[in-house]
Amino acid sequence: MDNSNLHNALQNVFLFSSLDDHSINLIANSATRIDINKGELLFSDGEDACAFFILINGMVKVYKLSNDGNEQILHVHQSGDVIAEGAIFDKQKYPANCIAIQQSSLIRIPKNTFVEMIMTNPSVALKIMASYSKRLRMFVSMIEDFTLKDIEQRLVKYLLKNRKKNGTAHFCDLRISKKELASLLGTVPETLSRALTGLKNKGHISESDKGIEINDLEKFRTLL
Amino acid sequence: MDNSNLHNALQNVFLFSSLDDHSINLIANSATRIDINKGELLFSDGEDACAFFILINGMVKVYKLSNDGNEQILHVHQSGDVIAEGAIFDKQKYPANCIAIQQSSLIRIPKNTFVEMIMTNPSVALKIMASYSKRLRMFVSMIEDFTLKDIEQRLVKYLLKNRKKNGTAHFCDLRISKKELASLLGTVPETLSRALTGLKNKGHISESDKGIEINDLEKFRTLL
DNA sequence: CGTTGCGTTGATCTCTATCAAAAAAGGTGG
DNA sequence: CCACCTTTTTTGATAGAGATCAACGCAACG
Repeated sequence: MDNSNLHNALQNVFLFSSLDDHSINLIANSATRIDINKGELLFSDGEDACAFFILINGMVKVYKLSNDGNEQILHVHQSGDVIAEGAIFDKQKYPANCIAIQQSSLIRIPKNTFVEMIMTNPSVALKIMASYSKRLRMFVSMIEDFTLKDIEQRLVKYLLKNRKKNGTAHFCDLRISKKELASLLGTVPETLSRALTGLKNKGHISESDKGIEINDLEKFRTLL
Repeated sequence: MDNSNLHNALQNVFLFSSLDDHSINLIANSATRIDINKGELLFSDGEDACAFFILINGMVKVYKLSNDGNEQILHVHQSGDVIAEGAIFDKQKYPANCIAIQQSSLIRIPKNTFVEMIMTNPSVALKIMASYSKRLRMFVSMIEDFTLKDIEQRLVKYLLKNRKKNGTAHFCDLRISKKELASLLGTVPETLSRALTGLKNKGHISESDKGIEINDLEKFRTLL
C-alpha cells in the first residue's frame, strides 16, 4: 500500500474522520501497513507498546494466557476496530497478546505521532475517549458476566448481542470457532457444547449450517 | 466548602495540576462539594451520568448487582481517586453502583464543564487518558484473575499488591472488611476465610490485629 | 487415505457456593 | 465497665456448576 492508499484508508477510519488533509498526511507519513496470516502474532503480553493499530480487514483476537497455558480471550476485533489504543498512554507495555485468527491487514500508527495529533486536535481526543469509555464498559460487563452469571446466561447474552434479523427470523452466525467462543465466554469447549445442546433441548434455539436460530426472541430474553 | 476552598482542593488533584488559575476557577464555579455518610449512594447503575467525581477523603465502592442480589465489587476508591470519569464520554449512563463505605467527601464536576476543559487543554486530555489506560489495565487484570486464577492466587495477588514494608516485615492491613474483600475477589466471605486459614496453615502468612504479615516474600511470590 | 484439529458426549473430580450455626467483634445505652 | 444487640467472621457439612480426562465422529487437507 503506497502513501496515497494509506491516506485513503485513514480517511475512512471513524477516529480520524474529523481531521483535515494535512493532519491525515502527518499520520499517513509515519503509519505503516501490516499484513499477517492466520496464527501470526501482532504483539504479545508485556512487549513495549510503541504503536497502536487499526484493523482494515480480517480478524484478530486479544487474549491473556495463564501460567499453565489456558487462554482467556478479551476481545475479537473486526474491520474498523481500533486495537491497543489503551496501551499507549500510561505504562508502555501491551497488557495482552494479539494474534490473527484470519488473514488480516492493519495500519500501524506510532505512539508519538498520535500523541502529537491529540495535542493539536482535541476532537480526536474526545473520540478516542469515547472509544475508551466503550471498552471500559465492555470490560465491566465481562467482569459482571464472569462473576454473576452462569455459562448459559453468558451464551444467551452473546447470542442476543450478535444476532442478525433475517426476515422474521433471528440468526446468529458465530463468526468465530466454538473453541474461541468458549474462551471468550470464560469456559472450555466441552461446557459450551453442553450449554448449546441444553438450549436446543429446551427448544430455545436450533442450529443449522447457516448458524444458530433463536426460536422465540421474547422467551429467549427472559433467560438472561 | 466555599468557592475558594474548592479552588484549593482542585489544585491538589493530579488531574488538574497542569491547569492555570483561570481554568481551575472555571471548574470550581460549576463544581460542588458532596458529603455522604457510610452506606449512602453516590450514583446507581443505569442512572444518567451528567457528572464525575473526585474523592477528597473517605472511601467508596463501585459495584454491580446480579438479578438475585449478589454483589461484585469493581473497585474500592480512596482519597485522590477520580470516579466515573469513564461514564461521561459515550453513553451517558453510569455502568455500576457507587456507595460510601466510610463517611466521604467528594467534588462533583459536571460533564459539560469537563468536556469544554478538554477542548481547550490537551494536557488534561492526556492525563485523563492515562487514567483510562490504567483502569483498562486493571479490568483486564481482573478478568484474567476471575477466569484463569483460583481464589488462593487472587488473594495472594491482592496481598502482594497492597502490602507495605514495615522495617523488614511485609504487612498488609486490609483497609476494607473481609466481606468486601471477598466481593472484590469475586467470591464469598466463607471461601475467603478458608483461603486465609489455608495460607496460615501452610505458614505463608500470620494474622494479627495489625493486619496480615507475609512471612517469606520470596516464597510467597511463587504461589502466584 | 492417514493425519490433524475441532466438536460432541460421557464419566469423574474438584473447587466453590450455599446452608447452618457457633464464635468473635463492635457498638450502644445504662 | 458491663449486659445486650447487631454485624462480621469462622467453621462444618453438603450440594452443584463446571473443569478435566478420555473416547469417538467428522471435516479439512496434504
